[in-house]
Amino acid sequence: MEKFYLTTPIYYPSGKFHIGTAYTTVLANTIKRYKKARGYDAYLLTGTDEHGQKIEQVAMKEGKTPQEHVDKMAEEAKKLWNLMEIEYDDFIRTTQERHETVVADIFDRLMEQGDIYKSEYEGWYCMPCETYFTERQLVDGKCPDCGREVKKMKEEAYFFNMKKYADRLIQFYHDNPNFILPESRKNELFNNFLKPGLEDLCVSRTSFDWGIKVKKDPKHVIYVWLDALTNYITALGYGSQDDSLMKKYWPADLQLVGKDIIRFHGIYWPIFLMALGLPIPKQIYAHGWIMMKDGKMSKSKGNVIYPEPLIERYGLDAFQYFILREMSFGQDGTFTPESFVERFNFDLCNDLGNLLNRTIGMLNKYFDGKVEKYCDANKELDKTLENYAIGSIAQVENEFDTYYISNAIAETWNLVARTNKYIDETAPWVLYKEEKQEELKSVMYHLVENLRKIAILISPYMKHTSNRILDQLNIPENLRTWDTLHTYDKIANIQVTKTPDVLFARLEKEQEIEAIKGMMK
RNA sequence: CGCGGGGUGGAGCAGUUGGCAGCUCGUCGGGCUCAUAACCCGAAGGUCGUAAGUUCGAGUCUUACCCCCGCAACCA
Repeated sequence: MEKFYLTTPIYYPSGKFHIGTAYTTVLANTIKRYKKARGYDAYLLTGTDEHGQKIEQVAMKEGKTPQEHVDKMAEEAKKLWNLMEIEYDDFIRTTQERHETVVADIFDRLMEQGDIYKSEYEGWYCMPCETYFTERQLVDGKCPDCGREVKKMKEEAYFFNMKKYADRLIQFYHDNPNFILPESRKNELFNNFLKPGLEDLCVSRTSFDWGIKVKKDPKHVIYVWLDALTNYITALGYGSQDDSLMKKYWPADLQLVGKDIIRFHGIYWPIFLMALGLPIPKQIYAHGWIMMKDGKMSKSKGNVIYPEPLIERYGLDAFQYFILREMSFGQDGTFTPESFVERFNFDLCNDLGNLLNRTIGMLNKYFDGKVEKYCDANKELDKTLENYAIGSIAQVENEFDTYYISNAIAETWNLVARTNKYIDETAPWVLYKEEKQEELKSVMYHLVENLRKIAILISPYMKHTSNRILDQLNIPENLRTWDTLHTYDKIANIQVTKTPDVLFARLEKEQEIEAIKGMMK
């Protein structure tokens, strides 16, 4: 079986995870389920990045030790992924021993290889915040956090010699034009960082304590990216006694990241891997952000939306449908209460839910809920519909394969709309009155068959709805798999439910918009 | 001359190798009655930010300019 190793970033648990974090994870989970459905041995890694000064500070504010804080946050993350039914295969925490010991070894080795050298880090330091800032980060020459004076300070630090690998990385970009998706992000990195010449990266600090100690110089703590990025291989047992997973799954087939951290994944990460003599991931995909009407989500604007209340009120499937549908490939998308409610009503209730409902209603009325076997008595109309479905499925697969998830969803809804249209074209109620049994049977068969296909097509991101459709139609287990999408005539002797269950109940628009607004903080 | 993204009918967006400008919502008109007042059809509505260029042909390529957003190296 072909493997597919997929990763999310490890999230920084300084605060509660918002809808953006959820989006990355939903996207990853959807791709994993799709790959699994297509017969891959798909392995999904997620986790938390638990070191650093900010964690130290947040913990202190809460009157906790950093360890207590991250323990709690890791639990909350798992709770959320549980609620969202994320099928991750491993959850790595950078405070786990399996990670820390290996990272310390890696640092050691890179130092011996001469890739890491000792020098001085210089920056603008805010004493009360105990934090360095770059010139750019300063606001009117003052600390961006507290607004107080900053001082230019130096401290001893270790640096990674990026320059040494810059040419190899440029060559790698050249040889692997699809390494970074979308292409615009690659150009951005290339023009901004590679072309002007890479600067060396600071990989240790002495100004705080919460991190992995440098073995040979323990007053230094290994600083962020060398610690964080390596999670993708330490989770597979790289550098440990048992590296069978590493052998099996590395290099990663797809690494999902937000556009904000593409630089670290597109430049430093491949260089670290080169230094370690390891293969570079096949693809890194930088997705956009979920924006709010008034721009970026931020607590100060009070426009932050969290996944839990949305899921609780509208269900997991609707939540996932919305965020995946609204985010175009690599682009930002917008969340508004209005668009959420509208998509819910139009797409889920009217188009999909109602299609199932009317189909079951007619089947019960005309044939006591029975579908016997395939037939195509309405020659032209049936064949046209069948061909449309076949084309649609191919298109959805193509969009999934290239990670254009929202296009895959849009195409699936085209099939929904086409199936609704087929009902009008064939007018089953007329066939019934005129007692055209064969034609009527054929219509019913095609409706059930298309619904079956639709249910399978949505299964990567709407598992519950998928099952509810298949259950109400009583589709046997062996006709619920992705490969059966390519058949049209296999349904035989099924009995659909007598008591159809509404998939999505229409929302009262104004009321729900208010409800969602109330969820924003 | 920093870099990237965006600027497409009233609103929100597609448009992945240049070939009659699409989708959803809204508006107007019609059809249907199986269905969650849902579904289907038709119409109005765009000089695809501006200007020029390449081409038989450009939303799609080139150049200049304008507006919005983000990034700008160690904050994840």
